[in-house]
Amino acid sequence: MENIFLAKTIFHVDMDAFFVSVEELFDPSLKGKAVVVGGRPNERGVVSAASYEARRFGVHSALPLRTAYKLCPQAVFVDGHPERYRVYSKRVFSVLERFSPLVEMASIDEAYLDMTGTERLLGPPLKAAHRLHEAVKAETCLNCSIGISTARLVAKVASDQAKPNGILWVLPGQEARFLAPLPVRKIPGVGKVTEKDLRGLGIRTVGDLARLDEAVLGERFGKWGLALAGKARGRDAGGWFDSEVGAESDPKSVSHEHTFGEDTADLDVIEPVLARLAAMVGRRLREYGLHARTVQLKLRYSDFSTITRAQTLSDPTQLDTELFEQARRLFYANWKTGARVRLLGVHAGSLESGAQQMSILEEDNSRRWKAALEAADRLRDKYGESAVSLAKALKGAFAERTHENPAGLPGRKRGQRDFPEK
DNA sequence: TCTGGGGTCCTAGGACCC
DNA sequence: TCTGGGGTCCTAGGACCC
Repeated sequence: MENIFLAKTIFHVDMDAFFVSVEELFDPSLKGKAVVVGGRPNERGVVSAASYEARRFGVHSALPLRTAYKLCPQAVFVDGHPERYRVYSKRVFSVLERFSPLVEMASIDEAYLDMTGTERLLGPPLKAAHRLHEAVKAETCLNCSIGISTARLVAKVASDQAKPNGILWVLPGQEARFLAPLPVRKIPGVGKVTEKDLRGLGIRTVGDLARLDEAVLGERFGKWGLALAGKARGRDAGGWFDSEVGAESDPKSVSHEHTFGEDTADLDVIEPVLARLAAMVGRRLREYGLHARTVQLKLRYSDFSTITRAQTLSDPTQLDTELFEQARRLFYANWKTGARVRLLGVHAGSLESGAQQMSILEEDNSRRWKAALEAADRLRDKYGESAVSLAKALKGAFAERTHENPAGLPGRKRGQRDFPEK
């Protein structure tokens, strides 16, 4: 499609075993051992990251911790430290942004750089990549791998092939040839299910995929099939991979969820968790300056069956109290009464940035709440999460609601569990 | 094996409107 | 009274990624 002289140079930088490597910086005795980050071996939960030593025993991310323990009982199991990873992610970013003005952190441990036009300053791609690699190592003590190509997707696959601690440049024009022998699973976006579907069609490698008629793929797999056809030929066809490196965009949703240590049907356990989740979502919305038009509840039972139930609001909100009210209503409207719950989630979607119109009375009320909650956020920043009791804040909210009763939500007496029907 | 938490994107059906 | 068609919004679920 594009002229080779106009082709871009994209780097994909991927940190090697990022969480494990950061933990090793804090505890050097972990070095060289089988390390599993994610929690204790008897906890509910999955592996966040595994050291290369642990991977040799078949341990990998997303594996249940209990299974990881069975596969590799001698491994050291450590809790994850998200704050540490964020700090190191920022350090990596501050190195990267010296190499290009167009840097995009695609996740906490990987980034794309548009290196087009940096040759005069930094030299040809491989040389620039080596410098970048050394700079990251020198300033963070962490290893990374770098993939270089004309397209984001190919750069990403290349960095994966370069691991660990390597650099791989796919020469312009060689994209399809580089991808062809790889299993389809290597294409980002092709998971277990798509892999199986493709296998049913006799397709195992990216080359098999590329030989297939684009129209056939489009018919069989819809929009995604067309993108897939492009990907197999080394093009950033459709979707996210098409966007410019460094293009910022607002978050599309904000959510928090919690899996109980033990399944529960106890409302004195369930309600506070729902309140906490709603408050966490509200807080993030206020940080982003966004309002949610839809509130969604997620409910998972002991047998792992999971439902989601959503409600669209007439007035988008960023207030803990309203988020909680909606989530609570959805819970009582859909919970199989008495059934034990494994997980609860609160999700805010259809996010809007502008201020919404309200009646003067509502506006006044809502402004007071907003100010109060922002003050609470600041307190939490200063003194930690426990400084402001959420339960108290919410109790206050209900007292006020009951008093003014704008939403018609009845005050709940102790022990009264019935929820009003719509 | 007994399955986290935070996201993005896509599909499909139904309601509703013109 | 045998049954159009397009567009948009809403909801539920699922694949996938790190």
